[in-house]
Amino acid sequence: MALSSPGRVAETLREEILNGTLAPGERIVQEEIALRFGASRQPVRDALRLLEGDGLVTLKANSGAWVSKLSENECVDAYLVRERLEPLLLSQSIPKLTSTQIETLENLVSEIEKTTDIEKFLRLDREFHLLSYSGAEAGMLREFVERIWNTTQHYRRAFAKINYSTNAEVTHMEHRLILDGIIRRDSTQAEMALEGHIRRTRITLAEHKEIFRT
Amino acid sequence: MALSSPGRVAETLREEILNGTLAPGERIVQEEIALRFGASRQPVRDALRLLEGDGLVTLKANSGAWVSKLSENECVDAYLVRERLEPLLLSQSIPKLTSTQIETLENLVSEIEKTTDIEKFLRLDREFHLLSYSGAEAGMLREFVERIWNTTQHYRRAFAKINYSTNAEVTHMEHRLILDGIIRRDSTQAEMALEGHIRRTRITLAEHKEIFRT
DNA sequence: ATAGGCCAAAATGTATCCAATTAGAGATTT
DNA sequence: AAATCTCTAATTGGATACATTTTGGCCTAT
Repeated sequence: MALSSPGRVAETLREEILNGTLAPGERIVQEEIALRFGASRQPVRDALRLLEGDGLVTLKANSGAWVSKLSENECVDAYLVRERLEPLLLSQSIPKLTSTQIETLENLVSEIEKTTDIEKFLRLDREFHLLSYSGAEAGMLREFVERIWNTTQHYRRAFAKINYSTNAEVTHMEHRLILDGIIRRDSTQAEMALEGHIRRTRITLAEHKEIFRT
Repeated sequence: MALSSPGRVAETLREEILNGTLAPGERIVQEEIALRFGASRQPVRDALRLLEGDGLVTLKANSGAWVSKLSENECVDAYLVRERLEPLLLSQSIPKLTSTQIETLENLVSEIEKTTDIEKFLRLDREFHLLSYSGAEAGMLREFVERIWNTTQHYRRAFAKINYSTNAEVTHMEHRLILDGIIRRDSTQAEMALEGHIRRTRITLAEHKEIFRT
């Protein structure tokens, strides 16, 4: 089924927010968007509400829309939630992953180790983790996790720029441990490795408060 | 600040969905709602999008809006997520609860033990748990938890009707344990008691699949 | 010089009208 | 008799026009 008009608008805006074209805190004017898409403001309003539901946009009545912004506390909070939810999601996914999917996961880890480009790293890392969850049924849990990934995307980028050169090796090892657990269908190991992975990122992130100043 | 028009419509509909006036699966016609509120369909559409974000309403393009419905799996999933998130939220809340709030919590537990009316039990139980989280900062974690409470409200009601007479005592004991942890500011005990409370409910719920047949 | 209020321009919110899509009932065919 | 097709009524989606609110700049008064 083709996407509805608000759906298409939301999709494009989501893309632009995730890849950084639209920065957190930036204002979004309904009429500008409407002009860009050759539509009226109505579908744009619907699209903004959709994105609000994804946590990507913050609406204020009678005032306007802004790209969502996280404080340091909110960002740490997001990682604490990830620590609790993603291992659960992974354990639901592992029994149903196909061997083809697991092969792709292996390739992704190798690609991640090879790349030196931040944008490519972010894309591959996101693909690796989300694919590792694809065996789980669609539902609230997956929605929540995807929403967290969306709202924290910008901070992962800022963090990666600072941290990538020094700590890449540890990240690669963690990915390998998670992957090993997946390959052997050892949910417990995979869960533990993933929890540690997220936890370490949270702690390292908290040491770089400068990301949240501006 | 007064609520915007879509805000008021959404608030009323939310209330009606939570108290069961609008049943899961029931269709919501835009024009009917618009007439009821003496408004046009535009604010109603916005309200529906808001409720979609809360997970209370499911929209289908070019077709309409329905009160959200959970399958048995989705409901169990919701409880698994609760088991992971609510103890975390409670531990963040406990250090900041005021003594006035804790007194109110004590009164709520007593009220819950006294009541025999299901609707009153549901209202008090909800108030107890949500108040116990009120020390935590507003943020993603609290939003997620409130959303889960919203979407599972109808099933808690159905479950309470079946289960209330036989298992009320255990529930009361669990509440007392959680409360004791809160009073002594012992986050670990409170977390464990809460996790057990949710876990037991999930397991008992899974034994009553008839709730999901209609 | 600074704080406060007022006014104008711009953006959001609402209503009405028209177009497009869907769903359901009834008839027709196999 | 069951299934499918078609047509119509009802409902949702989108665009334009108008009302309301906000915001920021400017002026005035202290």
